[in-house]
Amino acid sequence: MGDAGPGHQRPPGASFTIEYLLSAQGDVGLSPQPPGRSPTAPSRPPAEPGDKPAQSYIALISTAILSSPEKKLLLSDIYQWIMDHYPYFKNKEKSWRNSVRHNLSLNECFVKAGRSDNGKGHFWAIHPANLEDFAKGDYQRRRARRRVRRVNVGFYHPYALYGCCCPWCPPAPPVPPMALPPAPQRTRWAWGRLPAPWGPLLPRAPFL
DNA sequence: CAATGTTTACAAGACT
DNA sequence: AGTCTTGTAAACATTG
Repeated sequence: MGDAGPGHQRPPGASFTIEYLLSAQGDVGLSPQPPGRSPTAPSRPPAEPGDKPAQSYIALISTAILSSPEKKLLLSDIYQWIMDHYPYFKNKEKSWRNSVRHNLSLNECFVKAGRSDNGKGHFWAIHPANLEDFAKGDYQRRRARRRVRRVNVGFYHPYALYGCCCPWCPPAPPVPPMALPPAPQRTRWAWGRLPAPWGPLLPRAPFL
């Protein structure tokens, strides 16, 4: 846990620097591959050119990122890459973009790698722990895990201030306990849906 | 306001 | 059968 190696000490800050990511990529002998079906993807009949690609969004996004020179892309670049390579999405409504954003946020395999020059959004990169597999076209489900549920760490700072909580990253420096800030003023939240640290830290039903 | 980012919910299918 | 992954939809926050 937290054993990412001395060369992979993630610098302080909420996002990964591209230098850090590239150094990690060098260690795994990254060799981006053209878009293709993941070995773990379910077998489907051969797709027509305009059909929806068999790859998952994780695969599409990863391939887009890995095909870029700096191994990082803006959200808009990811959109563009997908449309360029998969005409299916070109004339499609916007829902697939929602799915792309959803996947970027939800899956720990995607990390933010600095803000764009124009301040619009972040660069998105691939977590070093996933680079080797992704570069081989292996998007195993277990490696693309759902973001870890926020655990009850006591009344500390919200999750974000801990940095990455995954087992591959160096441990974040200790954060002193603090009192809970006031819960946000949102009328739509039911009690069980309050965000951390107000809601999810509290147990829901025992066997939900 | 639009784009971006986060989070929840749910259904369907794959996996164990 | 239960769990997990994936895709989709949606609500909402943040930012320029």
